[in-house]
Amino acid sequence: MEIKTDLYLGDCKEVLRRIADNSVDLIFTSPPYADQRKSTYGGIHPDRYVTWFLPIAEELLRVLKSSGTFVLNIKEKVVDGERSTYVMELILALRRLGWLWTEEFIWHKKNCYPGKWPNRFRDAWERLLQFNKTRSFKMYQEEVMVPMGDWAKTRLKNLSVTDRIRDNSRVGSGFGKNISNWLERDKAYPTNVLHLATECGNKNHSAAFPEELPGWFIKLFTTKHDTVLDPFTGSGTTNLAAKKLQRHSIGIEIVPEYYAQIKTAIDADNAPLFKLMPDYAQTENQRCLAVC
Amino acid sequence: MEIKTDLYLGDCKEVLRRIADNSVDLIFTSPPYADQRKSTYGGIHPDRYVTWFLPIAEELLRVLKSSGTFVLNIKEKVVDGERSTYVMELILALRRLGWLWTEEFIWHKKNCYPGKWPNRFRDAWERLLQFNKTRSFKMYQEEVMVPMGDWAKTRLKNLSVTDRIRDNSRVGSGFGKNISNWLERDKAYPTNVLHLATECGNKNHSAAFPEELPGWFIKLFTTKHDTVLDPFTGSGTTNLAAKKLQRHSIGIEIVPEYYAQIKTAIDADNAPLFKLMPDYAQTENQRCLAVC
DNA sequence: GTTCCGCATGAATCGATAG
DNA sequence: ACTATCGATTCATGCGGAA
Repeated sequence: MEIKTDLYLGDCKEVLRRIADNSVDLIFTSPPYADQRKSTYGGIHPDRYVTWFLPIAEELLRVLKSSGTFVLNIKEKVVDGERSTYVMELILALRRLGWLWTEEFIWHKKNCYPGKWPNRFRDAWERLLQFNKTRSFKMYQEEVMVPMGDWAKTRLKNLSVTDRIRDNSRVGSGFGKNISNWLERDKAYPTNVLHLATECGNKNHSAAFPEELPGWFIKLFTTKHDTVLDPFTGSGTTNLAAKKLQRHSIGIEIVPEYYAQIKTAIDADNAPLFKLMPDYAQTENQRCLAVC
Repeated sequence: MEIKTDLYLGDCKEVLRRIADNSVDLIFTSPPYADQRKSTYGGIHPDRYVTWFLPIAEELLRVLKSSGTFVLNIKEKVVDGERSTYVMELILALRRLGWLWTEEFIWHKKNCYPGKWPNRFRDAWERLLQFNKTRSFKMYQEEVMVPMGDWAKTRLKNLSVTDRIRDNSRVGSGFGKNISNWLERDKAYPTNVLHLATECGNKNHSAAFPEELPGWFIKLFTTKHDTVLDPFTGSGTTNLAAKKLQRHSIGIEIVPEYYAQIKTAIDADNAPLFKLMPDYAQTENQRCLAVC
């Protein structure tokens, strides 16, 4: 079956009207964050952010299936030494609109932006707000399970260096066999904290988030041939992830240049079977090897 | 100089009145979370949580120095399939009261509460909301610096194997010293995500948080002989951490049994010089050894 | 084919400077 | 006084080229 990736150029508030009621299984999006600089592209002033977003949220509520899920990636900026409160207000407003605020996942960024300030540390996390239309939404937890194996690998990695040397010196002591035992272990369910890196050195045009992020939620909340929607698709990361996971997807982008780039990227990605996305296990392994 | 640990039995709203204006350098507390079951101790109904907390917050605003910091450890519960919104509403209400919402730290719990639900993963994080009276609060960032991320990957690898084996043979002497040298040389400032275990090996009966948690903020926002306040001190973890770090502290607890236990614990802890708290670097190592 | 090293690159934030 | 722009600060990651 052919995977459809429908890309629209335009303001999502308008374009969304063309999408049928109850036709989308997952909405994953990262809207432009509030910004007090008006000149920036998409820079919505914090004071008007909720007002700006609500009509869009209303359309999203309409097009999502009752069993579907809406995941909103957002983080408030610092304004005049304080965190803005527009995300708090947005959550409250969305609930008044009828959305259920089911959960808040944390994206713990492994490589956050550097910098030093006298009153603040580097910001290393973003919100992933999960909203639903009903309490009986679909969730395929097994699809994002983490093998216990990387747990064991990490533990191995964190044996003190002296321990490892000691064990290495016992040639054929059975140490290796122990490792493989660990690796064969059962899988575990993840938590509501995702530990991923931001995409940094990619030659591709910069994306706001790595493909693993929408990929994780696509695997968790949809099955093959379901439909994923990103109303602020930007560099098209959500659509690319959906395509690689064999989900239909819809992407809406207001900037013509971005829209053209997405089209190119999607067309170029015509060998999904050979470019399978790395699964969460591999990613976790990389984390533990690097961090611990 | 003698470290004072003042413990009060009573309702903090009342007891706080006895504390002088502008006399506290850091407030760290984890109030009873909202709970729709009235029967539970301290169970405040979510709908009345803000109303209940505001008078206390007003007293806290009064007793805190203008250069001081208020850190609130809190996490909203799930009620009827949704995250409660009382924390969002509390943030907005505290700002109306005059508090500045400076930052939100994340406590990423490595070993979170086990369990499995069809519609939800395990909750592995809590909020640490930082509030201030002014924008010029004191912050001692160097006190909580962490070893740089690549210390294990790069620096250990650069040592020749013979070096490592030689050092290994000198049990506990040379090798350990080398390691601590590296740790002290290349440190980086941490981020706003704290990666701590919930209660790693602490023989203490259940506390809401590990001693490292208040310890981290005490080191970050106070110096020796400053005063730390916990109006809901519970098992006294904040006061114990303060004492070990040689800060004066005030603890208020409404339940007589808890109050008695804290008194005992504080009195038993009379050898602070021999029970120094591990610094963050060691903690990180312990975390990896214990958890991963 | 590996491993290793160098380097550009970030949904950042502050404070100073300029309009 | 208030807003817009700019330079300085900082560090994990992954890419590309080299050994």
